[in-house]
Amino acid sequence: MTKEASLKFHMGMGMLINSAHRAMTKRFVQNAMDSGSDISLDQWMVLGPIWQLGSASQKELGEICLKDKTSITRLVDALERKSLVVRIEDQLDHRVKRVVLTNSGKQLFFDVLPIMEKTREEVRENISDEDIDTFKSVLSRIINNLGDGK
Amino acid sequence: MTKEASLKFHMGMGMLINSAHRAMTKRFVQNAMDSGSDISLDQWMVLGPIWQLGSASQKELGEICLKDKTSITRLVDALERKSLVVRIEDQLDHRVKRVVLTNSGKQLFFDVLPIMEKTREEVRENISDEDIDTFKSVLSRIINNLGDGK
DNA sequence: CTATATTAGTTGCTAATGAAACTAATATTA
DNA sequence: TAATATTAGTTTCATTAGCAACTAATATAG
Repeated sequence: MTKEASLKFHMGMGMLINSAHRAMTKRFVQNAMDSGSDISLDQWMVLGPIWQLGSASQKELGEICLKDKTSITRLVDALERKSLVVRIEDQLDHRVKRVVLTNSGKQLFFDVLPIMEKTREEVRENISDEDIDTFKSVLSRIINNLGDGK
Repeated sequence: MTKEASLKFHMGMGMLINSAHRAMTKRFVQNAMDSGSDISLDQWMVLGPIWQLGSASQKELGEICLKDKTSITRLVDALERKSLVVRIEDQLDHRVKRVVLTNSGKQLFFDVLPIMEKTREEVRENISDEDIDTFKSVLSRIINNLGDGK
């Protein structure tokens, strides 16, 4: 392998994905903070499905968020510490814990929705819908090629 | 915002990027491990430019790898612990530390190169070069829109 | 019905990240 | 040249992630 080919690799996809992801996360957290909400992107991504579904088991959250159960445990821990959600033991299957939003969880959800939209627009500036579609389709195919990485 | 719109968001880019990145990282580390090399993707991404350049200051590594200086310090720490690199104080500017590969660093570099190539092929399966180009261009534009997130 | 397997979730360990405060060396400028 | 600012890198503290080993509860097989 030539040094040039190596350079090409190093400027490759992995690094770009890493960097883009970091930048998006940082911007979202910053925007939320600027408008007075203290929440990480991962915490937000868990909150949404709970709101949608009314309640969700941790397993369900893992499937929806493409995260492993350990990560979900800890995200729910963090959300519970902030009093945004509570765990409720499932009455039918005592292994299962259903996670539900508290009132302040619902409040925060609605506060942060417009922040999310704002961040999304900042991310997509100068990028056509068509390119975004291709982009998402490539991501899905990568995940498909490799398994979801959970 | 409707629940459907929310779902759309939650299946959005952020999560896909996150998941794809995690899957790629995991596959690379797994492939390396399977062939007997113990190295993380981030460590590898630092190693490459050092090999290319012969030696590199930590600042240079940060610029090339799009990582902040703290991360570089710690990655170089890890590589030094594994005896893959050494830090050498720059003779002209004593603030600067130049990082160079040891012999086992070079050895590992050449051992892992084909693993990288293999992983890259696995990632790109069923994805046309054209889509990859669009994909990378979207990533670059996102990074550009937001700053590099370092 | 009892032994075994599976499932949901948690915990301990290790690695990576980011911000801010810090040290030592070099550059600037008055 | 002396005082100040900037730069390269490190350290500290807090957060986050993944893997593997673990617990408790349910489901399955004999």
